[in-house]
Amino acid sequence: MPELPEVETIRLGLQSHSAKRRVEVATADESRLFRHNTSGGRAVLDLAEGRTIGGWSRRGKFMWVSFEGADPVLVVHLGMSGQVLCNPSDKASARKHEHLRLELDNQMVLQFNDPRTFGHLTVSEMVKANGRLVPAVLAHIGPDPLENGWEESFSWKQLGASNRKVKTALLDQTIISGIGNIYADESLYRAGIRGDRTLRALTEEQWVNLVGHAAKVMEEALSQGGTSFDALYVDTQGNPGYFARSLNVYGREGQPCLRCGSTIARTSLGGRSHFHCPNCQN
DNA sequence: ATGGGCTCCTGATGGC
DNA sequence: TGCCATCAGGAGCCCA
Repeated sequence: MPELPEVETIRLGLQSHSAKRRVEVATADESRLFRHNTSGGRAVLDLAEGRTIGGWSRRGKFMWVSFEGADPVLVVHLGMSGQVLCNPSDKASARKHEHLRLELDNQMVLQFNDPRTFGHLTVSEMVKANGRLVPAVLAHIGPDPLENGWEESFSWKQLGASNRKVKTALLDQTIISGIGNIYADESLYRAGIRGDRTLRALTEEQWVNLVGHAAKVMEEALSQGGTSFDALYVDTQGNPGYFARSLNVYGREGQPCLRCGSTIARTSLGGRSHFHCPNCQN
């Protein structure tokens, strides 16, 4: 459920509340969130317990936390319903879907909650991919629009000859990472392009403009703390984001387009909802 | 090469 | 009030 702005909001909270703190007690359950580790949650406990947190990094929708004196990192993906809360120990009672708990030496507790367990918690070595040091399990993930120099690293030449639909390409994390269903629809609206157009039907200029809108809308969302529709997405302190009020199309089926007054439509594309203005986008 | 369908899960919501 | 269908900020399969 969280896309780049939401994950970055969480990362910032984790960095400020847990960096340079020592993990005194770590506990994990048998959740399939740990499925990518050969020894399940045990691998995470062995890595974290007794170690000091170095810092939190991010690429797209993935975060990872390093520990001082350890080579591997812990990669965190939140899937559709993952949360990481950071609260003082007296306000961190166990939750129904708490799968990992890190108790820090500053009396703060990190709680990893995920009802649907579509995310994962994976111990991974760091490798060099496309000139950047990233966890090996993320080597196939492309750079995100908020990274420096990201635009040079994907090839329009390769994309442009494709019959793929524009929205499918935006959502493909191996090309550009961090964009999910909300911000894909919002950037397509801003660019005036329907998501079911093929890449072949676009000019390079249109594609670059579209991706520029994706970067812009995600930056704006980040400045508002991300998009919350309900209690599923909250930051590390449990607060919602306020960007939902700035959405132009996502979730607005049947309501008037804020630009032209036409009725916002919702179609299905790639098995997901595609909200768009039939008049402004073509 | 591309896309549709399906899967992993729980929970919120709306119609009857 | 309950019961059932539908849908959800993700992503990786398999198969046509």
